Amino acid sequence: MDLDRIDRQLLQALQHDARLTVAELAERVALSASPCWRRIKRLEDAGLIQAYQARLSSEALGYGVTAFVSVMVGSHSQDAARAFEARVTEIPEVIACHNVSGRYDFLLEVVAPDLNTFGEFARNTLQTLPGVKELYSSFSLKALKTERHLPIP
Amino acid sequence: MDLDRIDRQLLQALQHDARLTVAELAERVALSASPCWRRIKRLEDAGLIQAYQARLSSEALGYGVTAFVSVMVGSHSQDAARAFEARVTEIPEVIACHNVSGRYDFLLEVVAPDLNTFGEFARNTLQTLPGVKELYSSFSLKALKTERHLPIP
DNA sequence: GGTGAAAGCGAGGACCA
DNA sequence: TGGTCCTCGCTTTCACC
Repeated sequence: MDLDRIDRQLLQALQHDARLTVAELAERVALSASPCWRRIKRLEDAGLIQAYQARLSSEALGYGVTAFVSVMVGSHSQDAARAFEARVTEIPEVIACHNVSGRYDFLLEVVAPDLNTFGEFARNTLQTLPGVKELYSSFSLKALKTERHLPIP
Repeated sequence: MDLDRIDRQLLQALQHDARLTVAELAERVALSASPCWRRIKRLEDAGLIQAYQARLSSEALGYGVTAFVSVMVGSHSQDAARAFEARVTEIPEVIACHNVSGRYDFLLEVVAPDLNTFGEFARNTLQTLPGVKELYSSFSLKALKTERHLPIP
């Protein structure tokens, strides 16, 4: 899908604040409300805007620990990976999961109230997932940038 | 801040869809609009809801590559890390950055249009950041879970 | 903490250039 | 594409329980 300057401005604005009203957005991009609204709809329908979500504070929710867990699955058979994927994505504490290249097979982002709880979680839940051969956990000491705003081309 | 069952329901709902109207939320939690609105305001003011943001599709925006880059900074002096942090957070392609424990010092999430562009970016931008001693890049082969919804306690 | 009402405004559509 | 109007329903803030 082709994006002109106005589309990019809209995406940029909505990425920072999904609560902006069409009227506010329209003013910002120097358009009237209707065409502005239509553009946003178009961006949504095209899948460029995937969702509007509230970003919550993990600290305020009591998650003192954010960990990045690298996982190596035993055999590199399709089945082992498939089973692991199905199970790991269902775990609420695993807030993000990627199949990655390199020494490990998966990279997980995990939240936990404290190190103790995380330790138990790693031992009782992660370690017991199908095919898991090795875990390497790295803890976030300081979150420097977490808004995850994509650069608009 | 203490959260009761209704607060948690509201957070859960808004985390999935920030566009839900107060009226819809009120119905869902079996409350009338007014107190529901006050609760949401309270959650916002308490910092539990940090922002409302549109989640954009990196693929649709032309970012075919998502990489996780582990960075080791040379001396573990305060200054080197400080300088690195200041610079790295300003780079748009770096959509997330954590100071982490373990063998490496920082973990970055980076987007790029393709591997070629990423390679140049790593060489020309990341490698030249202050104090950088070693980079290890791991590429996302498949994003299995990216909504990053926090579990509500 | 909860309800209900009232004012004002935005969403979303019909229609025109 | 962009603009103008129109209407319905929602948000937001009251006063009050």
